[in-house]
Parts: sequence; structure tokens; C-alpha cells
Amino acid sequence: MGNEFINNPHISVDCVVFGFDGEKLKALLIERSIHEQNELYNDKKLPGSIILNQENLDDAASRVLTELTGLKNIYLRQFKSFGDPNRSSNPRDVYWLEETTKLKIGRIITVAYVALIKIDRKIVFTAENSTANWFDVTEISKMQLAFDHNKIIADALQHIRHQLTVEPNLLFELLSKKFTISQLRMLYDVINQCKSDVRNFQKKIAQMDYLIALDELEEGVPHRAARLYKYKR
Amino acid sequence: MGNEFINNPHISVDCVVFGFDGEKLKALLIERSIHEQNELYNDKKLPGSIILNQENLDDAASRVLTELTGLKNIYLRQFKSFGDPNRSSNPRDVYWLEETTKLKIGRIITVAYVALIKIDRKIVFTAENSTANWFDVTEISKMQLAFDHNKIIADALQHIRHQLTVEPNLLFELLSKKFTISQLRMLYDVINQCKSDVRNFQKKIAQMDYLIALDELEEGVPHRAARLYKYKR
DNA sequence: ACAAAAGTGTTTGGAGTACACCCATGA
DNA sequence: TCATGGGTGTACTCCAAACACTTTTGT
Repeated sequence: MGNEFINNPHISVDCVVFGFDGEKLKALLIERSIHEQNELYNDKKLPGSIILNQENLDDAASRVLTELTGLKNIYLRQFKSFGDPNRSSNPRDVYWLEETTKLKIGRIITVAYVALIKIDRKIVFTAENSTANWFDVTEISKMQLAFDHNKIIADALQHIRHQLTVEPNLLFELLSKKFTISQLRMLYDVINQCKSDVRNFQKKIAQMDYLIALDELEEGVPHRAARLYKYKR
Repeated sequence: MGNEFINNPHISVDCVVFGFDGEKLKALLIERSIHEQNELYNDKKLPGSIILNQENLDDAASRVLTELTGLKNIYLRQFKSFGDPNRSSNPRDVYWLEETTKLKIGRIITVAYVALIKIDRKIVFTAENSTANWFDVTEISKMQLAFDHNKIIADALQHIRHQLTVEPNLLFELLSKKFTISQLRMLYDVINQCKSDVRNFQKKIAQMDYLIALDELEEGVPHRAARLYKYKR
């Protein structure tokens, strides 16, 4: 992308993309390589981008996500902006910014988004020069990410935990189209950091009219197969 | 404030300052005068400012509020950023921006904050060249404010309504130090757009251990005086 | 005495929680 | 036949909501 499209190199968007692999909550991180003296230094960062000219914030976030995953129509919401003057004070981050943007930038303010995606959708990481991978959110908190991305992910997690209690329907953004009740319950428990009772959970979901039982069972499990359900808005 | 302190004229903070006058929910607006040809045009805007060099977002918002009201230690939280390319497309806004900042600015992205203040605190509007006034939030929605400030206030209102259900303690940020139960209930009802039952409300607040009854009654009312309470965190 | 708001209990329905056993299936 | 998770019902508790009359005080 040419610099002629860049309006304001002091503002970016970053996306915290969550997924659920059936067991753990994961987030997408981009590999970043920095040539330092004659060393090659690797670390990870959130997918993000400068905001282009004539592009609004949501569009910028949406573009980042589509460029990265090839997916459209996914849940994506702004949740917070980060603009601490020393969020880009690490020399490595300064160096990387100047290399990438070819501009001298003091600090960059970023508008952070959360996205929820179905991890089983085969993701095409289209962005040419970037590799993305899923990481357990618990692992991430022990890693040292670029900029203040650890903080952004921690805040995103808190936000999404809250949001899922307000809008429980968002859980289905993280599940595949067909799922079993225990998959739903395991996701619920991971999000809410609890262990819910199997029978009470069944009762609760029984009164959700947007959950419909299919005439299908799961396959390939070494025990009694569970019934599959789907979500209907 | 000299331009030498300004780091990035493309980002600002705006504060939606809410107050409660005992009856209606109010917000603070700044008078804005624009000389247009030989006409003087008046309208209103949110208190806000460009973000200064080495200043983080919360500090910028806090500064705006202190400059305006002279108050410190008030509830102030970031809630959303606004960056639509045409949020500053109105010629009047473009003109005003250029006059105020002496800079040619394409669009400005703003990080919006909500503040809750006790309307009975005598406010010193210290900012030399600005006049601020309280307006009913219902009135505001019919007014034509600068930029996208109508939208920002609408979103702020929605945010604070939600936040007050999550943290009911925030109600006390809007009440004077001593208050009656019906003042509290009226505030609650205005926020939640409901009419709550007097007895149930008493019962509810009876089990709040942070509400303490004083040995004082309200004064100057033409009927039986109500007991005063105070809030203790 | 009257107007106006303060203050006070009981009942009911729905939601959440705790808790244990049989069933279906693959290995 | 055994190991593994699937699927089911009841009893109790707590909270929210509905609902009406007496008390206090100023005019």
C-alpha cells in the first residue's frame, strides 16, 4: 500500500481476534521480525494498520481483518483507545515503526477492536508478508509482545467477558455452525472462568428459543455421540 | 497554550459531562461563536481539546475538565473513539478548526470521555474565552451541535446508562453529599427511564451497606421532611 | 383540616443452585 | 464389560415485582 493513501500516520487500529478451539480461548498474533545489528529478532504483535485516507475507524479494522483472514461478516467492535506517550517508547518498536512506515513518528494512538471468529473456518492468511498464529490467551500473558499489546489483549479479554454476559448470543460467534451442548458449555465456562452444572446448563439452554436441535449426532467420538444444535437469530 | 506543546493536531479528546439537577439529566456544552462573512453564528459544542505532547489520553481529558470546571477527583472514563472522515466535513467546523488551531487539518479523530459531576458544586468556569451551560439531554437531542457531537452525546448516554446498571455506586457521583432516598430514586428512574416502586426501592437500598442514614432531615420543603443519607464507599 | 410527600410488609412467581443416576457407544 | 461422556428431574432459596395505608409537616 502506497503512502499516498495514508492520511494520518499517528493513528492506527489494532484487532484482538479471539477464537475457541474446543478447549482454550485463543487470540491471533502476527510474527514480527526485526533486523537488529546483525541479529534477527522475532516477536509477535497484534494485527493492525494505520488508518487510510477517507476510511472510518470501523472500516479500517474491518480491512485489517479481511486482509488477514479473508473472512467477512464477522463480529468486530471497537472497545478502547490506547494513547500512552510511552506505549511506543521501546527502541525496538520505534525502529520497526520507522522501517515500516518510512516516517518519523513520535507516538501512535491506536483504536483497539475485538473480533470473534469461528476457529474451524479455514483461514486464508492472505497478507503477503505476515504469518499469523493462534495462541492461548493464558500463554500470551506470559509473552512479551510489541508496544502495549499485552495490555490491549488483557483489556480486550475483560471487555469480551463482560460483553458476553450482556449479550450471551455472542458465544455463537465463536462456535462452529453445528455444535453440541457440551461444546457450548465448555466455551461458556472458559469465558466465565467457572464450572457450570450439566443439568442446570441444559435447563438454561432449553429456554433459549434461538437454539435448535438438529437430527444429527456428532461423529468420531469414543463414546456416546451427542446431539448437534444450531443457532438461529 | 502555544502550538509548541502540540504533538498531533489530528487527535483530540471530548468530554460529555453529565449532571443531575434533581429532576432532569443535564450535560455541559460550550458556546461557540463563528464569524461568517459579516454574520456572527452561535452554536454549541462539547468541551474538548487537542492532545498535548507527552500527555496521555486520560490526562488530556482530565485537563479539559479541570480547565473548564476547576474540579478534580471526578469520575471520568473513556468510552469510545469517533473518527468518521466526514465528522468534520461541515464547512463551519472546518473553518472553526483552522481558526482555532491555525492549522490545515483534514479530519480529526476524537477520543470521547464521560464525566459525572455533582451539579450543586459551584462550578468555576475558568476557561477564559468559553462559556459553559447545562442543558437537558432531551433538549440537546433536538439541537444541532458542532461536528458529530450529537452522536457522541447519544452514545455517552447509552454508555452511562449501561455502566450505571453494572456499577450502581456511580449514581452517587451525580448526587450531592447529602441526599434523600427519593432524590436517589428519581435519579435512578431518570437514568433507567422507569418508574420504580417506592417500597421496593426502600427495601433495595436498605441492603446497601454503603448507604448510611444521617440524623438530619431535609429543610425548606412544604411537607414532611425526609431523612438525609450519605454514601460511604 | 387539608395537601403533599414520607415511610412501612406481605405475598407471589421465576430464576438460579445443589444434587445422583441410568443410557448409549466405541474400544 | 468397561470406560467415557450424554442426558435427565426435583427441591430449596433468593430476588424482583405487585400492591395500600398511616404518618408527618407546612399552609
